[in-house]
Amino acid sequence: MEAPDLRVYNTLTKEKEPFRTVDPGKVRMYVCGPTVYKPSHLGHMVGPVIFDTVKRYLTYLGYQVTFVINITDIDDKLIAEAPRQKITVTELAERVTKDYVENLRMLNVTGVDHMPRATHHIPEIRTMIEGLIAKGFAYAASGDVYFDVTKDDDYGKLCHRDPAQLEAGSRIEVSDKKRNPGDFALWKAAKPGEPAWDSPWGQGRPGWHIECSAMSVKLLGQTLDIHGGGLDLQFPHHENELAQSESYHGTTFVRYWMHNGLMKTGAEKMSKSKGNEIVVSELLKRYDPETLRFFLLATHYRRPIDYSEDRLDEVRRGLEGFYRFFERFERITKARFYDLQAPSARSSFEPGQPATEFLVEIVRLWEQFLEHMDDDFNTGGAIGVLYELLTALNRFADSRQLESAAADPADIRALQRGALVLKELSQILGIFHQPPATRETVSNELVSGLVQLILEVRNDARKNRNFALADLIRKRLGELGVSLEDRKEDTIWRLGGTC
RNA sequence: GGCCCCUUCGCCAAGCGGUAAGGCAGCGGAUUGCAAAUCCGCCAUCCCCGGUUCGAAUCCGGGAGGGGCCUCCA
Repeated sequence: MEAPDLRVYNTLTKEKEPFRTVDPGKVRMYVCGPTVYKPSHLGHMVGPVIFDTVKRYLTYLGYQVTFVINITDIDDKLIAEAPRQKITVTELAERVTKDYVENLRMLNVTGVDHMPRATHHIPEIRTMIEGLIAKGFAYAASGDVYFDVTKDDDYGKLCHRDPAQLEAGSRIEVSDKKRNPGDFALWKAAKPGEPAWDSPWGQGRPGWHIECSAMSVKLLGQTLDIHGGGLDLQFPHHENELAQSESYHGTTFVRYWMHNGLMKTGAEKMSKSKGNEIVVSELLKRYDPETLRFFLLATHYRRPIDYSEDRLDEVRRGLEGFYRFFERFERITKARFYDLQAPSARSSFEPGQPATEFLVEIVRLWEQFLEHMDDDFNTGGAIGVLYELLTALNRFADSRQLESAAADPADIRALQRGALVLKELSQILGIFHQPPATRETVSNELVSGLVQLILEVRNDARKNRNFALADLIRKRLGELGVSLEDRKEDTIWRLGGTC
């Protein structure tokens, strides 16, 4: 199968291109993960959430996707950080990796198939370096091995700069071991006490970029369909990966280079070295993971995202409308929205016969959503459609009075079909798969019973037009975090206020 | 200094040559005992100046402002 309408922006060509994979029906996707020396901040979640969504959409279209995120667990940063925490480099890497994996799990990033570690692939890395030396692209220099950028005639094609530009005004560390200032390390000699592996060039460790080249070919093959990562990795990391891999294999390394925009705090990029990072595990104590995922997907992936708590609160308020609809849906159909089984592959949704105005509208929105996704994974536009879908569903429930006892069963079935579409599309974005923790219903029977009791008292008061008492009860319940909605036949209540 | 990118309603945001999605906030209405929730309606001509075009937020040139990379970074 192929997806005739999907177009993907490629950093290499700076254009949106029709999506065609190496093997029809299969997608090999590699995304650069973190160097594990500090707990993840929000910026680290952008790529995983985006590419998890990319995988979900491609899978929805019928592709079989293999998704790899690597872990760089050996690097100067780890070597510097471990002693500060009085632990080994290995312990540090494990601790931080665990934090990262847990954050991904929370954000419902479920599509990762492999998470290879650099230190588990030293032999593969060594082999590749030896090959690069043999082919004349790299050279050993007193324990180090460098890639010679002058031997790669298209070096700079990914970041769209020629090597001369890269050198001009550069602050590249001067090293008399390098033949050219732009040469980068494939292998670094170990200083005493540093973690080290044997190699033909002596004890040492891999350079920063080589592990991605070695691990991606091992797990996915010589040519990747998609290689993703943050925009800040475009140079030097991806440029160097590209140079190594193509020089070594002599084949195209990547068909589509996808770079996500960076998270900003105020005016500046969020980064570990700037110390302005928002640690994910901390943020998750105050916000539902779904709020974070929705926040990340609300902006197109290639644009920068400004972090602020006001913004998260706003996203949360937007989400509330969906949550309230899910409760309404349950009241009407006696079925939980979260239990709906929507098609996980692209369905062919038809309004059916007779085609009601409502279902025709649903089909229209369903198509619009997919058009947005086809346009370089435009999740922001797609979310806009989700809101329109929400309004359409509520409008239908209102106009057909679906909450009254006299509701037409055919109308209820139509609502269920509409909700099923919302479910189908939500799955593509990886949202609404379970109720957010903060909205979980009260499991304590005593509390529910007491609230029910007080509501009966209050409704009695209302019948007797004792509104002062009724309003007092509502006010006091509100202060306890219980908000009320008086409806025709009954009063419903929920935790979490009216936000 | 060099190379990229961005600038759309109070805030967030889609838009990729055909006459400005959506959300939040706000205002008005329906509904309600009053609220809440929901629905309906109102709410921008797209940083500035030129140009191309029958037609531009969308293309080209110049200017202003912001950001990224050139050094570890998702």
